[in-house]
Amino acid sequence: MSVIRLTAVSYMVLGLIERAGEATPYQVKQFAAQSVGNFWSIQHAQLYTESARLAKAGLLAEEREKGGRRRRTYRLTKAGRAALRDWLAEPETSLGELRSPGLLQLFFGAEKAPLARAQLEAHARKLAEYEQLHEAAGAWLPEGQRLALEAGIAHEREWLRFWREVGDIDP
Amino acid sequence: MSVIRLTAVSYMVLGLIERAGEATPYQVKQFAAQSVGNFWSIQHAQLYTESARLAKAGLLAEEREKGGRRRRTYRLTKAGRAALRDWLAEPETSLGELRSPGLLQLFFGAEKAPLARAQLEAHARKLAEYEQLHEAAGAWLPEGQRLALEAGIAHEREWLRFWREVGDIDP
DNA sequence: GACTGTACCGTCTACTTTGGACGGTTGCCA
DNA sequence: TGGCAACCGTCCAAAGTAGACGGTACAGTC
Repeated sequence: MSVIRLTAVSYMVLGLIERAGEATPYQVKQFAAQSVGNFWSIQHAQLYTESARLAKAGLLAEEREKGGRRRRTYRLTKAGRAALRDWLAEPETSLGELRSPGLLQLFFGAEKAPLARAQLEAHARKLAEYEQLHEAAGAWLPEGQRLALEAGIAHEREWLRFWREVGDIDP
Repeated sequence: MSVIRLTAVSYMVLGLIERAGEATPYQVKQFAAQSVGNFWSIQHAQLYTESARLAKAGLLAEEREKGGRRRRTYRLTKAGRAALRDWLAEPETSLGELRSPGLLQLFFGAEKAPLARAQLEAHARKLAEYEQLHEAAGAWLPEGQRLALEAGIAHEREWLRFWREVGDIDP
């Protein structure tokens, strides 16, 4: 029941477990991988430690299998639900960072054409993946989730535009 | 002279010191803050440890003041220059992540209007800063650096579009 | 029923990165 | 000369990353 600092990762875990009702870290990993992980990825190992940390702080209730894999299943406590609600009620004013490895190379003077080609291909692949997801699931996704996906699509399109211009490649 | 893994931060330090000719970690911090730090920030403490690490690996040469602040000044070694060149010659195919705290809240169902307002304000401020920088210095920036700045501007504009739509706020 | 391949699942270690406190140095102005 | 503000480096605890490692479960095979 110690007091801990809650990070973005903490809220991701809380949020995903709330959506699922209950989940093991392994399941959280899978939920994340197909959704929020697209714009904020987590290492699987961290989900185990983070869940344990949240449980210790009283935000998650833990139940452990007796035999076999000894899986731990977590669900939100009242305090956990409150922490999540409080966070959602306080709009973030901080911004993310682009942190694009390719942009870093461009910054430091890498040759434009090959870099642009490499980045274009990767971004095109990512965009296709997003668009497919949007087409397949867009309609029944919770609104926030759908909007987040649309943000991802918009930024991928922007990257395509950018790298095409850098590489002087026609659309 | 040990072998180490080179990360994006390593290349940022190498790249910035190469530009400067020679620099103390403190100076690297300042160069970074006005340029590459806008899309890939580093903690000042890390610049000291990273520089030391690169020196130990033989990629930087270190010279230390005798008295006073005992500043360490670094410059690239031949090996350092080679490492930087090799990295630049191999176009990155990996992508960055959006990692926007606001988007995370949206994903988990935060109320749209207040969130959009908060994010809009922050992004507008950032965009203004970039545009001012671009106007003031754009013409004499090295090309890669200028393009990186333009990428930043484009993405900020995209964020504005996005949050305006989310919050149903007119342009 | 033992055997094997594959997917599933949790833990561990070493290292990097973060956030921020802390404390000393230096130049400037009163 | 004395004090203040800016400058500068180091340290620590905690969070996060990368990936190896090893065990469990289940399906199909002989």
